[in-house]
Amino acid sequence: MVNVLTMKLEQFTKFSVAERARLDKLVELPRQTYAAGQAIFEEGAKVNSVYLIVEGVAARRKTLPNGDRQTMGFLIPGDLCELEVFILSSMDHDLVAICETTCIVIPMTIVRELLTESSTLTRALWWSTMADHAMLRSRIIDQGCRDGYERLSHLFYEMLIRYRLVGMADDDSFPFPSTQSQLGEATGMTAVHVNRTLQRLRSEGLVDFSNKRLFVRDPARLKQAACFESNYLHLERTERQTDVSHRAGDLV
Amino acid sequence: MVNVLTMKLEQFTKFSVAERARLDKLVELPRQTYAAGQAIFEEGAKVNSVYLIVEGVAARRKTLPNGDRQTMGFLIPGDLCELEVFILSSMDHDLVAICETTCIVIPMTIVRELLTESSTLTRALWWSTMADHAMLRSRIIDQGCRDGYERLSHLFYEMLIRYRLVGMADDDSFPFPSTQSQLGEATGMTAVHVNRTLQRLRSEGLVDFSNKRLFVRDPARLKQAACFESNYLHLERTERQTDVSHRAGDLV
DNA sequence: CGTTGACTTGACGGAAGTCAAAAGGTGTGG
DNA sequence: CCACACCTTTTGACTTCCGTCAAGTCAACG
Repeated sequence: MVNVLTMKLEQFTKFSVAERARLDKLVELPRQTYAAGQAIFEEGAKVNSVYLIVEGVAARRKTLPNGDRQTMGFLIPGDLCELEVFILSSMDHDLVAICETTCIVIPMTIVRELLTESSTLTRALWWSTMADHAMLRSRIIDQGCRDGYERLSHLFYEMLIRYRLVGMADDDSFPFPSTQSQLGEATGMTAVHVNRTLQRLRSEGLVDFSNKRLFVRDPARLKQAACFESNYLHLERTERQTDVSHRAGDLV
Repeated sequence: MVNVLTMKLEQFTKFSVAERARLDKLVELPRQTYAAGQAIFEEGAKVNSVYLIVEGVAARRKTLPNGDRQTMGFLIPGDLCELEVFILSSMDHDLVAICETTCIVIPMTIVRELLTESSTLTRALWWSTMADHAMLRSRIIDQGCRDGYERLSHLFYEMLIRYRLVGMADDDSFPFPSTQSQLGEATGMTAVHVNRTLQRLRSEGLVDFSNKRLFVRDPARLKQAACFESNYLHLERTERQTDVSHRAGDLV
């Protein structure tokens, strides 16, 4: 099995043979599998390891006292979670598997080693969390000044980009095993309205959401419908590549 | 002048005399002052220093192609910005002074020294960025499933907590030099609707927004109106304190 | 004292929520 | 293999929060 994390980080930087080997060795670590709907972490949990999703999809979700729920983002293969475990003492939200999901569990000690051994790795991991931030900011923009149609399109296009990054969307389709209500929780709309919006997106020939997969029929028009900005994720990087690696010289 | 950054970080951890001195020495660094409305950074800028706000208020703001604007958060004295400059090559949004604002400019070299010299400092700074993340997540929740009244209350209560942290809201009032439209940009509502909501909050005796200050008349009821969760910011920490410092032993 | 920008107020319309019920899938057990 | 329960998806009718437009007030400022 190819190490999906390595694949992702290499979009951002070039690793030495040793570093690459170090990363690839992570796949030998113990794994943990969660059933659909099962919580990986619950709010308030103390987390002692970093988790790397290798299969499936998980959602960061907050349940409010009144029962409302909001999904703050989806995690797909190649995503790390709770790197911040070093600092925060407990989770302020849940992490839930939305289909059968497998994680590699990376003990704190190993993460610590990675961080001290190689500054390239440190930067790559830091970049990964920064990209996560950028996604959060972008979601705020989304919900602040876009309507449901744009929000849903945006979510879909973002997922497309992210799946491409780990080589899982070469035919412009990818797994999306969530229900329409779950889509609603992620975009701040009701299931009913998600449904109507999906119908519109389908009738316009932009996407097809069926069989727990999303089929992007027209990436270019979807991107437009989403008001998607290239490079907002700091993910769609091509020319930027050189830029970053040169900057690397400045670092610790 | 007291170092407002030290004050803030000490809510989170205890520093040694040397570390404290190191932080306090930052106040000797050169300062930069921006007029109201002036951009501190613009989207696309390459940033080479970390900025510490010591006076005034700034807004992280994104302007969309269609002219819509969204404010993703306010920065107040004691807040650091662009710690992530180590990684990302350019800003994906603007940072704008909303009144006369003064920053201490901390060159990359100094930040690098701080990070290598002391792991306590490293953790404190990391914590600071994690708290920023928590705020972003909370704003997503806010906009996803709360109405305008709750969103505005939430913003106000959050600012109260943050100003208290730096000792600037001891009488439950603090500077808020923004217009009603700017409030709208931050909460995803129109200026007209902000206005009506402010009137409601005033008539209910929760807050008063005048003279470029916010007066919180009834913190407890405001917190309730905001559906505010204690500790969501990882800021309202009292008993947690010990918890974190003990965990500190585990770190690099 | 005219101009400008912020605040206030009212009338109207539309995007999206709510409620409710039918239609379509899926898994379980008899 | 059918029947049943259960959960999603779909559809329609109604409501409401909030945006839009527009006009009017007020204070600051040159």
